[in-house]
Amino acid sequence: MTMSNPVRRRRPTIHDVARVAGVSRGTVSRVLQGGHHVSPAAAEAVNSAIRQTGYEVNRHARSLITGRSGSAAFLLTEPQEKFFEDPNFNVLLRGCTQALAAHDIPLLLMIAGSRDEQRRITRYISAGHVDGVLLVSSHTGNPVAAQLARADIPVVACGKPMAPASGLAHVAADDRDGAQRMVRHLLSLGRRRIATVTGPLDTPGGVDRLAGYRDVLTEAGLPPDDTLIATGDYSRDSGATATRELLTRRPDLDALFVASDLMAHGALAALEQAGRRIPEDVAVGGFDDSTAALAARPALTTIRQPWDRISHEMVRVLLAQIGGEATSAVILPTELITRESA
Amino acid sequence: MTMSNPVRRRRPTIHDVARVAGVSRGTVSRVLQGGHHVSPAAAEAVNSAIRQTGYEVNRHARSLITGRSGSAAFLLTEPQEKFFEDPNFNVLLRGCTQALAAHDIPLLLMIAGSRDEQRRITRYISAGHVDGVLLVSSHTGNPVAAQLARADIPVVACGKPMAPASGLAHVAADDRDGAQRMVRHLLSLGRRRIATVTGPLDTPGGVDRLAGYRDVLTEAGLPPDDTLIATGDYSRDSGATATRELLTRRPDLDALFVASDLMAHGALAALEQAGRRIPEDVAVGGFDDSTAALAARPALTTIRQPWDRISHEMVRVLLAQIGGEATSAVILPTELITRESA
DNA sequence: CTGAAAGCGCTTACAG
DNA sequence: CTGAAAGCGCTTACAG
Repeated sequence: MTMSNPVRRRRPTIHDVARVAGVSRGTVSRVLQGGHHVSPAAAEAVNSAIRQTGYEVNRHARSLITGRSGSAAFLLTEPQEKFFEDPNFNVLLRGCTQALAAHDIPLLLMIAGSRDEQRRITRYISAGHVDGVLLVSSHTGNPVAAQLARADIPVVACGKPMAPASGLAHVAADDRDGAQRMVRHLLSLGRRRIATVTGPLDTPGGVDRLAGYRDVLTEAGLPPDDTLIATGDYSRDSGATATRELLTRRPDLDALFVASDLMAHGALAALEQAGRRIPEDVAVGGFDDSTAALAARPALTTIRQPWDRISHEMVRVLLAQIGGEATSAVILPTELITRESA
Repeated sequence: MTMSNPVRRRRPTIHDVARVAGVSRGTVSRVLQGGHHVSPAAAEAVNSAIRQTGYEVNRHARSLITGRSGSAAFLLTEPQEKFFEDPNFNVLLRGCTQALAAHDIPLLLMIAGSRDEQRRITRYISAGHVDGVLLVSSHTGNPVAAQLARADIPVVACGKPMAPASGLAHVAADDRDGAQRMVRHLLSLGRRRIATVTGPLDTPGGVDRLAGYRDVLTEAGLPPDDTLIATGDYSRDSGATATRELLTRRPDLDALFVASDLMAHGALAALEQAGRRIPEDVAVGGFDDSTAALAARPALTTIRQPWDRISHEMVRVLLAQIGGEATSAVILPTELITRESA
């Protein structure tokens, strides 16, 4: 009953509730756990005592016994905090926070940019301070997932892992199918000299979107033509550079599929600078449907990634894994959003 | 020594460390607390045992005793998740996460959009589950800060509170001074019919930026003229609408100070639509230096809010408060960023 | 259904 | 400087 900190009132404990309800602490705890093996009368007395005292469980005490923290981490392992500047990131983070909040599970945000931070955070997580990890990293060769798996920490990644056989649970949009949709759309506009600016080809997203582009061209009987392909790194500038390169190689191109909206921004600038009208001379399609797509002039026709569903699925899969189920992969469909650029 | 969960290895405890080091658990704990009142030999033995066993403190056990959680919350109380879509938000969130990580304090992200969520989260926080709160909310009349204060939870707000006498600790950019800088810049360009699109006038930011605008005009001996003032709500559309209104009232305006970059985006579109060249006919200045400023065409001259410093100061003030210091307010200077629009 | 009791892993006066 | 011991608030077999 000591008040080590005189400023802060002592918070009611299970003991206070038990006294008010006229039952033992064990019974209070049982009610807290869901009310099994408790008589209706006792349960009612306890619930009323909880309301009366304003009792809220002390999670530290609970965690000490259960070995569960009751929290999850949102871990960003991105050397060049690129993804953090992506508007999609907000949607993803918000979605995960809310989906978890619905289960009364707080989300810890962690950023492991450097190798040093990765070591520190991996250690922290491996010590059992969180029950599971939502892993966000667009880069390949990231050791964090493997280390976490070794420590038996449930992990769900956002996006396909580079090593598909790793058994890492993940949730991703169907990149290949999305690219196919876009290129089919450009085709339906009557375009035949369709170029593409790809993402980095050491990422699954970059590879799959290029594959989708090729699929449709082949399907349409158009001969493969590498002069129509240039590679970017998802940055705005790289989109402009790659587009200028394409324009030099193929001044006759009449459509351009750019593997991200941000790069498409750069592409639009480069095309405009070269005097091309959009979409009259060159139809342009992006990928992501980020806020960059709406801000573009003209507004960008693009492929929507279902970020909202992605975040909810990530949480669902993570909770399942924490509950003991096996890891699983979820691939979600994308959607063509038609605006002005194509 | 029971293994309730056969999958997860038992993690080393302070007991294991004590055994390996050949000391008592009390001594291990003392080393963990900073090594005071411990002989060098004992400290060395303990540290070596910690390395050897891979020991990591169980924070739940520690928190149970200390009454401190060792974590902090980043609480967003925004009905229309507007701020969440603001690129500045990312910078702020990242800065806070990293500043806290430097003190080994994890950040819990919480979003209390509805009244219901606010109640739930206020209750959670008041129960002592976090040691302090970084509060982000641009809106007035938010009861959360007061409730948290009543529960003696340290709180630091981002931005000036609407009720300045509330005693709420806060960190903010100097809005009034920033607005002054911009209007002085427009003046230095030779402009004399300078209009403004304000932010919502029920927010301190909206009020202060308008005050700064007026300060400089008065200081320059220009007569006050309300036909040069229109009000927006920080959204892009409101920037366009307000600008069209100004253009109708004052077709002769030669400069425009817009109280946020996003609204400036809308203003740019409205001006262009009206056939005005920027900056030749109308010089345009924004506020924030968000990514929207760079994405604008022409690139936006604006006032940079020092988000990085803001986040670091928020954390510093919060930790001070947790450490028992009184609340304090920090106002940070802004900076004029000159680009193409003015 | 319910109470008494042990114990989770740690910190902290208290003696020595 | 250091060990033994109490206790933080909760959960969970164990009896009854």
